[in-house]
Amino acid sequence: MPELPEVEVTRRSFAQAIAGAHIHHARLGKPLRWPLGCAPEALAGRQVLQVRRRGKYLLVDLSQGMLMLHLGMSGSLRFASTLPAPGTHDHFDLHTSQGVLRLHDPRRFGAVLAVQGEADPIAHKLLHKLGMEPLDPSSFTWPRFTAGLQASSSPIKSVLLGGKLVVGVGNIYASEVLFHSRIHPEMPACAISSIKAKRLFHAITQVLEQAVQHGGSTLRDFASSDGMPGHFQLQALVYGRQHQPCQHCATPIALLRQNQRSSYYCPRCQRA
DNA sequence: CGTGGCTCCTGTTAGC
DNA sequence: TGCTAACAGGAGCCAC
Repeated sequence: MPELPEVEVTRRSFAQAIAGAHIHHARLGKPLRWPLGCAPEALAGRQVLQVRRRGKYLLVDLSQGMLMLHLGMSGSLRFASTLPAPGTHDHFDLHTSQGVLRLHDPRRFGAVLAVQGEADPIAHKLLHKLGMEPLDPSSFTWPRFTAGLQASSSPIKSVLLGGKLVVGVGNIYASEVLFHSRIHPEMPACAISSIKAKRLFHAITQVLEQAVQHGGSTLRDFASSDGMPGHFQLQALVYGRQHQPCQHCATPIALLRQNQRSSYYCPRCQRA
Protein backbone atom coordinates (compact mmCIF):
# COMPACT_ATOMS: atom_id res chain seq x y z
CA MET A 1 0.00 0.00 0.00
CA PRO A 2 2.38 2.57 1.10
CA GLU A 3 4.95 4.84 -0.34
CA LEU A 4 6.97 7.21 1.80
CA PRO A 5 4.16 9.71 2.53
CA GLU A 6 1.80 7.00 3.74
CA VAL A 7 4.48 5.43 5.92
CA GLU A 8 5.38 8.82 7.39
CA VAL A 9 1.74 9.73 8.03
CA THR A 10 1.28 6.36 9.71
CA ARG A 11 4.35 6.97 11.85
CA ARG A 12 3.16 10.39 12.96
CA SER A 13 -0.29 9.05 13.77
CA PHE A 14 0.93 6.78 16.57
CA ALA A 15 4.51 7.70 17.49
CA GLN A 16 3.55 10.02 20.36
CA ALA A 17 0.75 7.80 21.61
CA ILE A 18 2.90 4.70 21.91
CA ALA A 19 6.08 6.34 23.26
CA GLY A 20 6.82 5.17 26.79
CA ALA A 21 4.43 2.22 26.61
CA HIS A 22 5.35 -1.06 28.25
CA ILE A 23 4.85 -4.21 26.19
CA HIS A 24 2.52 -6.73 27.78
CA HIS A 25 2.51 -9.36 25.06
CA ALA A 26 2.64 -9.89 21.32
CA ARG A 27 0.53 -12.09 19.04
CA LEU A 28 1.47 -13.42 15.61
CA GLY A 29 -0.98 -14.41 12.86
CA LYS A 30 0.00 -16.03 9.59
CA PRO A 31 3.63 -15.81 8.49
CA LEU A 32 4.74 -12.51 7.01
CA ARG A 33 7.67 -11.95 4.70
CA TRP A 34 10.20 -13.01 7.33
CA PRO A 35 9.96 -14.64 10.73
CA LEU A 36 9.89 -12.26 13.69
CA GLY A 37 13.34 -13.40 14.76
CA CYS A 38 12.49 -14.15 18.38
CA ALA A 39 9.71 -15.71 20.40
CA PRO A 40 6.87 -13.18 20.77
CA GLU A 41 6.97 -13.75 24.54
CA ALA A 42 10.50 -12.36 24.56
CA LEU A 43 9.12 -8.89 23.77
CA ALA A 44 7.10 -8.72 26.99
CA GLY A 45 8.44 -6.30 29.57
CA ARG A 46 10.33 -4.12 27.13
CA GLN A 47 9.45 -0.45 26.79
CA VAL A 48 8.75 1.49 23.58
CA LEU A 49 11.03 4.50 23.39
CA GLN A 50 10.27 6.13 20.04
CA VAL A 51 9.24 5.43 16.44
CA ARG A 52 11.51 6.48 13.60
CA ARG A 53 11.39 5.92 9.85
CA ARG A 54 14.10 4.98 7.38
CA GLY A 55 12.83 4.76 3.81
CA LYS A 56 9.64 2.72 4.04
CA TYR A 57 10.74 0.94 7.22
CA LEU A 58 9.32 1.99 10.57
CA LEU A 59 11.85 1.56 13.37
CA VAL A 60 10.36 1.10 16.81
CA ASP A 61 13.11 1.61 19.35
CA LEU A 62 12.70 -0.50 22.46
CA SER A 63 14.47 -0.43 25.82
CA GLN A 64 16.16 -3.53 24.46
CA GLY A 65 16.64 -3.77 20.68
CA MET A 66 14.09 -2.57 18.15
CA LEU A 67 11.22 -3.67 15.94
CA MET A 68 11.45 -3.07 12.20
CA LEU A 69 8.07 -2.84 10.50
CA HIS A 70 7.45 -2.85 6.77
CA LEU A 71 4.00 -2.50 5.26
CA GLY A 72 4.81 -4.16 1.94
CA MET A 73 2.12 -3.70 -0.70
CA SER A 74 -1.01 -4.05 1.38
CA GLY A 75 -0.07 -3.46 4.99
CA SER A 76 -1.56 -0.91 7.36
CA LEU A 77 -1.20 -0.19 11.07
CA ARG A 78 -3.80 0.61 13.69
CA PHE A 79 -3.06 1.85 17.17
CA ALA A 80 -5.94 2.13 19.61
CA SER A 81 -6.63 1.56 23.29
CA THR A 82 -8.66 -1.49 22.36
CA LEU A 83 -9.24 -3.31 19.07
CA PRO A 84 -11.72 -6.01 18.02
CA ALA A 85 -10.64 -9.65 17.95
CA PRO A 86 -8.08 -10.13 15.19
CA GLY A 87 -9.45 -10.92 11.71
CA THR A 88 -7.98 -13.20 9.07
CA HIS A 89 -5.58 -10.54 7.83
CA ASP A 90 -4.38 -9.22 11.18
CA HIS A 91 -0.97 -10.81 11.51
CA PHE A 92 0.71 -8.97 14.35
CA ASP A 93 -0.61 -7.42 17.57
CA LEU A 94 1.55 -5.64 20.10
CA HIS A 95 -0.36 -5.19 23.35
CA THR A 96 1.06 -2.39 25.46
CA SER A 97 0.16 -0.38 28.54
CA GLN A 98 -0.99 2.43 26.21
CA GLY A 99 -2.84 0.50 23.53
CA VAL A 100 -2.64 -2.17 20.87
CA LEU A 101 -0.56 -1.80 17.73
CA ARG A 102 -1.93 -4.02 14.95
CA LEU A 103 -0.57 -4.86 11.51
CA HIS A 104 -3.27 -5.65 8.96
CA ASP A 105 -1.78 -7.08 5.76
CA PRO A 106 -3.82 -9.21 3.34
CA ARG A 107 -1.00 -9.95 0.92
CA ARG A 108 1.59 -10.52 3.65
CA PHE A 109 4.48 -8.90 1.82
CA GLY A 110 4.98 -6.86 4.96
CA ALA A 111 7.27 -7.73 7.84
CA VAL A 112 7.90 -7.35 11.54
CA LEU A 113 11.46 -8.00 12.61
CA ALA A 114 12.83 -8.05 16.14
CA VAL A 115 16.49 -7.05 15.98
CA GLN A 116 19.19 -5.97 18.39
CA GLY A 117 19.53 -2.53 16.85
CA GLU A 118 20.65 -0.93 13.61
CA ALA A 119 23.98 -2.71 13.94
CA ASP A 120 22.22 -6.09 14.02
CA PRO A 121 23.34 -8.04 10.94
CA ILE A 122 19.79 -8.46 9.64
CA ALA A 123 18.90 -4.80 10.20
CA HIS A 124 22.18 -3.68 8.72
CA LYS A 125 21.67 -5.75 5.60
CA LEU A 126 18.27 -4.15 4.99
CA LEU A 127 19.14 -0.58 5.93
CA HIS A 128 22.72 0.13 4.97
CA LYS A 129 22.18 0.18 1.22
CA LEU A 130 19.23 2.58 1.33
CA GLY A 131 19.56 5.84 -0.54
CA MET A 132 19.03 9.43 0.53
CA GLU A 133 16.01 10.53 2.60
CA PRO A 134 14.12 12.91 0.33
CA LEU A 135 12.49 14.84 3.20
CA ASP A 136 15.78 15.36 5.02
CA PRO A 137 17.69 18.27 3.46
CA SER A 138 20.94 17.18 5.09
CA SER A 139 20.63 13.81 3.36
CA PHE A 140 19.03 14.70 0.03
CA THR A 141 21.41 17.12 -1.65
CA TRP A 142 21.77 18.25 -5.22
CA PRO A 143 25.44 17.22 -5.62
CA ARG A 144 24.72 13.67 -4.48
CA PHE A 145 21.57 13.47 -6.55
CA THR A 146 23.11 14.61 -9.81
CA ALA A 147 26.16 12.41 -9.24
CA GLY A 148 23.85 9.44 -8.69
CA LEU A 149 21.98 10.13 -11.91
CA GLN A 150 25.22 10.37 -13.85
CA ALA A 151 26.31 6.99 -12.52
CA SER A 152 23.39 5.01 -13.95
CA SER A 153 22.36 4.23 -17.49
CA SER A 154 19.10 2.64 -16.36
CA PRO A 155 15.77 4.24 -17.19
CA ILE A 156 15.02 7.01 -14.70
CA LYS A 157 11.81 5.32 -13.59
CA SER A 158 13.78 2.23 -12.51
CA VAL A 159 16.35 4.37 -10.72
CA LEU A 160 13.64 6.14 -8.73
CA LEU A 161 11.99 2.86 -7.77
CA GLY A 162 15.29 1.16 -6.96
CA GLY A 163 15.79 3.04 -3.70
CA LYS A 164 19.57 3.11 -3.93
CA LEU A 165 19.70 6.77 -4.88
CA VAL A 166 16.58 8.08 -3.10
CA VAL A 167 14.24 6.12 -0.86
CA GLY A 168 10.50 6.30 -0.58
CA VAL A 169 9.47 7.00 -4.15
CA GLY A 170 7.14 4.17 -5.12
CA ASN A 171 5.28 3.39 -8.30
CA ILE A 172 2.63 6.09 -8.00
CA TYR A 173 4.87 8.95 -6.95
CA ALA A 174 7.53 7.97 -9.51
CA SER A 175 5.05 8.62 -12.31
CA GLU A 176 3.85 11.83 -10.67
CA VAL A 177 7.31 13.20 -10.06
CA LEU A 178 8.44 12.50 -13.64
CA PHE A 179 5.34 14.21 -14.97
CA HIS A 180 6.06 17.27 -12.83
CA SER A 181 9.60 17.46 -14.12
CA ARG A 182 8.62 16.64 -17.74
CA ILE A 183 10.95 13.65 -18.09
CA HIS A 184 10.12 10.52 -20.06
CA PRO A 185 10.14 7.45 -17.79
CA GLU A 186 12.47 5.55 -20.14
CA MET A 187 15.10 8.28 -20.30
CA PRO A 188 18.45 6.90 -19.13
CA ALA A 189 19.30 8.60 -15.85
CA CYS A 190 22.71 9.71 -17.08
CA ALA A 191 21.18 11.31 -20.18
CA ILE A 192 18.93 13.71 -18.29
CA SER A 193 19.85 17.35 -18.82
CA SER A 194 20.91 19.40 -15.84
CA ILE A 195 17.77 21.53 -16.13
CA LYS A 196 15.49 18.52 -16.02
CA ALA A 197 17.48 16.87 -13.25
CA LYS A 198 17.07 19.99 -11.16
CA ARG A 199 13.32 19.96 -11.78
CA LEU A 200 13.23 16.32 -10.74
CA PHE A 201 15.21 17.02 -7.58
CA HIS A 202 12.72 19.64 -6.49
CA ALA A 203 9.67 17.70 -7.65
CA ILE A 204 10.64 14.73 -5.44
CA THR A 205 10.80 16.92 -2.36
CA GLN A 206 7.72 18.95 -3.16
CA VAL A 207 5.42 16.13 -4.20
CA LEU A 208 6.31 13.91 -1.25
CA GLU A 209 6.18 16.74 1.25
CA GLN A 210 2.83 17.91 0.00
CA ALA A 211 1.50 14.36 0.16
CA VAL A 212 2.58 14.05 3.80
CA GLN A 213 0.98 17.37 4.65
CA HIS A 214 -2.29 16.35 3.07
CA GLY A 215 -2.50 13.17 5.09
CA GLY A 216 -0.71 10.92 2.73
CA SER A 217 -2.82 9.87 -0.03
CA THR A 218 -3.18 9.25 -3.65
CA LEU A 219 -3.92 5.75 -2.42
CA ARG A 220 -7.42 4.41 -2.71
CA ASP A 221 -7.69 2.69 0.64
CA PHE A 222 -5.15 4.46 2.81
CA ALA A 223 -5.99 5.14 6.44
CA SER A 224 -3.63 6.29 9.18
CA SER A 225 -3.25 4.28 12.37
CA ASP A 226 -6.09 6.10 14.13
CA GLY A 227 -8.40 4.86 11.39
CA MET A 228 -8.82 8.23 9.67
CA PRO A 229 -9.03 7.62 5.92
CA GLY A 230 -6.78 9.56 3.54
CA HIS A 231 -8.48 12.65 2.25
CA PHE A 232 -7.84 12.26 -1.48
CA GLN A 233 -7.03 15.98 -1.81
CA LEU A 234 -3.97 14.86 -3.64
CA GLN A 235 -5.25 13.70 -6.96
CA ALA A 236 -2.72 11.93 -9.10
CA LEU A 237 -2.11 13.87 -12.31
CA VAL A 238 -1.03 10.89 -14.41
CA TYR A 239 -1.06 7.69 -12.36
CA GLY A 240 -4.04 5.51 -13.28
CA ARG A 241 -5.23 8.01 -15.89
CA GLN A 242 -4.53 6.21 -19.15
CA HIS A 243 -6.47 7.76 -22.08
CA GLN A 244 -7.54 10.75 -19.96
CA PRO A 245 -6.40 14.18 -21.15
CA CYS A 246 -3.16 15.60 -19.79
CA GLN A 247 -3.90 18.52 -17.45
CA HIS A 248 -1.36 20.65 -19.27
CA CYS A 249 -1.81 19.86 -22.96
CA ALA A 250 -4.85 17.58 -23.23
CA THR A 251 -2.88 14.82 -24.95
CA PRO A 252 -4.16 11.42 -23.77
CA ILE A 253 -2.06 9.97 -20.94
CA ALA A 254 -0.12 6.90 -22.05
CA LEU A 255 0.79 3.70 -20.22
CA LEU A 256 3.93 1.64 -20.60
CA ARG A 257 5.37 -1.33 -18.72
CA GLN A 258 8.81 -1.17 -17.16
CA ASN A 259 10.10 -4.05 -15.05
CA GLN A 260 6.59 -5.43 -14.69
CA ARG A 261 5.33 -2.13 -13.29
CA SER A 262 3.08 0.36 -15.03
CA SER A 263 4.32 3.85 -15.82
CA TYR A 264 1.90 6.58 -16.77
CA TYR A 265 3.08 9.66 -18.62
CA CYS A 266 2.13 12.37 -21.06
CA PRO A 267 3.74 11.55 -24.41
CA ARG A 268 3.80 15.23 -25.33
CA CYS A 269 4.94 16.93 -22.11
CA GLN A 270 7.42 14.15 -21.35
CA ARG A 271 9.04 13.67 -24.75
CA ALA A 272 12.30 11.76 -24.87
C1' DC B 1 29.24 -5.31 -10.00
C1' DG B 2 25.10 -3.36 -12.24
C1' DT B 3 20.86 -4.75 -14.22
C1' DG B 4 16.57 -6.92 -15.05
C1' DG B 5 13.37 -10.79 -14.05
C1' DC B 6 11.06 -13.59 -10.60
C1' DT B 7 8.87 -14.26 -6.50
C1' DC B 8 6.11 -14.07 -2.27
C1' DC B 9 0.21 -13.69 -1.36
C1' DT B 10 -4.68 -12.33 -1.63
C1' DG B 11 -8.25 -9.16 -3.21
C1' DT B 12 -10.25 -6.48 -6.83
C1' DT B 13 -11.33 -5.47 -11.47
C1' DA B 14 -11.55 -5.91 -16.49
C1' DG B 15 -12.91 -8.57 -20.17
C1' DC B 16 -15.21 -12.24 -22.37
C1' DT C 1 -24.50 -12.43 -14.35
C1' DG C 2 -20.50 -15.45 -13.79
C1' DC C 3 -16.08 -17.19 -14.61
C1' DT C 4 -11.13 -16.38 -15.55
C1' DA C 5 -7.12 -13.80 -16.02
C1' DA C 6 -4.65 -9.86 -15.34
C1' DC C 7 -3.16 -6.62 -12.21
C1' DA C 8 -2.19 -4.07 -7.63
C1' DG C 9 0.96 0.69 -3.67
C1' DG C 10 7.41 -3.42 -2.49
C1' DA C 11 11.77 -5.12 -2.68
C1' DG C 12 15.00 -9.03 -1.70
C1' DC C 13 17.22 -12.48 -4.25
C1' DC C 14 19.40 -14.66 -7.94
C1' DA C 15 20.71 -15.39 -12.44
C1' DC C 16 23.11 -12.98 -16.28
